[in-house]
Amino acid sequence: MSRDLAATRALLGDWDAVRYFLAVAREGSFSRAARLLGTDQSTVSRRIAALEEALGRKLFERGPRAVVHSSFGAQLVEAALAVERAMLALQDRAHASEVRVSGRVRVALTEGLAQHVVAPRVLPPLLARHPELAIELHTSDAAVDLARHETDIAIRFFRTPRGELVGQRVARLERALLTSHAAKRRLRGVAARDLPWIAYVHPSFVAPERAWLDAIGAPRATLECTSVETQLALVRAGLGVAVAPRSYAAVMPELCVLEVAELPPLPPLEVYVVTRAAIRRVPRVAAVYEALVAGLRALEAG
Amino acid sequence: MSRDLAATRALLGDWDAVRYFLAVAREGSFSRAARLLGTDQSTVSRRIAALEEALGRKLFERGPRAVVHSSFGAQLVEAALAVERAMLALQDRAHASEVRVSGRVRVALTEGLAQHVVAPRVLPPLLARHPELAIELHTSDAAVDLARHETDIAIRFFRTPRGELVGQRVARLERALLTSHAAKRRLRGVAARDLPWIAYVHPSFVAPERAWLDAIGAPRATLECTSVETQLALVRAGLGVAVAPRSYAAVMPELCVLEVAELPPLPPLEVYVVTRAAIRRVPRVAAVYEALVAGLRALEAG
DNA sequence: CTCGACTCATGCGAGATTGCATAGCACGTA
DNA sequence: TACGTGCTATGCAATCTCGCATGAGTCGAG
Repeated sequence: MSRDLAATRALLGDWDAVRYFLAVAREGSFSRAARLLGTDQSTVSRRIAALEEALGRKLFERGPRAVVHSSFGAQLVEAALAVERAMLALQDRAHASEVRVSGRVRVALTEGLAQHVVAPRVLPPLLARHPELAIELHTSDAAVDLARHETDIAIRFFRTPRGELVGQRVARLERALLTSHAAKRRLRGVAARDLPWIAYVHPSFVAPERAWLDAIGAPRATLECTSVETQLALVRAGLGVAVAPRSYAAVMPELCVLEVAELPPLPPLEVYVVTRAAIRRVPRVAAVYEALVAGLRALEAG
Repeated sequence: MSRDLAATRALLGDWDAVRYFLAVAREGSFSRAARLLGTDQSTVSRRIAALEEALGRKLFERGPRAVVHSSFGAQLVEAALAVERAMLALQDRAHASEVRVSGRVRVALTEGLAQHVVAPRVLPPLLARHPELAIELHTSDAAVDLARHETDIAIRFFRTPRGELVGQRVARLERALLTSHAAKRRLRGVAARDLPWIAYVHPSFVAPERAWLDAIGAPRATLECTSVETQLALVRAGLGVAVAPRSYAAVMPELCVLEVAELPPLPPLEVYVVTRAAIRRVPRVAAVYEALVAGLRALEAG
């Protein structure tokens, strides 16, 4: 009796429990959920246990490798997601009336853009004008979820589907063959298919450059890596040639363009800046957004 | 900087804060909100302060008599209500798969029905069959909000608008003139308009009985009260005659029916049992609902 | 004016919650 | 088989939060 009385109170009485439930449901493990929530696994374990106690039923089946929702838990996921959506909307609403350019803005982008464009060119003037901004650059390779508020602004290389996201193309970067100065001298006159290619391969999909290399008949395995930064490091070390935006040669002095005649056209790299419509006009976000757009547009110019 | 970093985390990081915010927004005072939340005023004060700190703006203007949302707070109320709706839906979802007739069921009803019908007739057999039920009888005069989950089942005297509520009429109680045995002897032969009427007046609207009394030309101020219980107590004390369900004479031995010829017909009292559709089939609720329906139907019969 | 009723803010001690460290367990690999 | 890695559950100490009690303030009635 008192257990069930506690039940209703516990659910109504601790809305935060839903956040824990959802994190575990998403991550499939107390430990990973704890990392996501920025807390300890023991806390997650105890709070889920408390929630189960309150509901009188198990939400997750504990396995040695992961936890999985019980059928009961599965029924609640959808409703919990609805709570989260309402919560995120509330958060947007809270930010909507901010007036000062102050506070945290998270930007998701690649290592290359972060190190060679945003850090040296965009941030100094932006922070000078708005010293209360706190910029977080997230260069994780994992796709960050803009819609789920995992970041505020994203720089992407693909067109964004319309919806609650807004954005624009800020640059169409012509690609060229980049190499080191030493290698350039060494490789003068070598046929395209015989160049020591250093290719970037994406872990999950085939990058357009790879298709282009196939088209010109370049062999598969010269040097391949899954990180653009490593790719350029290999190039800087004089180990070969890579397909990359031509303007990288301008921002990285160790690199230069290798001109090779009669090659099929390289598709340009399109750069998009994207954010959520709900926060696009928040001063804090707008300032960063516009600085990014301007900085990346300049990249295209030269 | 760290303040605004804390900001986002605090809102996303403590969903329970919304519950406090909403309670204060509804009640217009930290103290009343604390009573609503079943906690202390100091806790509400501190948690609202923490939330404001996190958001970097004041949510409420503190006045000596009450607090009132700032314009910022007002903007958030709607979004917070959406969170609450999602939360209530989640709760329904959690109860939907209960299988045992066990736990708390709240019933909102009048004092009269609670004392003279539900307590003596409905609950004994119900609790005998389902000993794990925990029934809460709420006899507050204030209208309880079924839709906001303030109660599980309500017994009302008016038809319920369709929507998320379901219910049925369980009795149409013929009304009669009730009085005490002593008064009955004394009042034999007195004309209707000259009887010592004891009227029930609702604080906010005109009860149908009052209109009927006007129709027969009864004077306004004999004895009036705002509680049916008090009204019947006055009748039991031999102070007069009241319009009440005829069957009350059967359940209260001190009362008897005073037959007076040639009176306009009294509108019957219609009794409805109402609950929310989402919990109607939850075993715990269904058991109580059906017991109430049966018990109140029997009231009509005799 | 003075009092009483009511509000919110805050100091303080009890108690609940947290994070760390550990134990126990299952699985895949050498 | 033995080991390493990942997981969850739990004991324990430090910390944080809560509720009580109090103080300061405002409003309205007598």
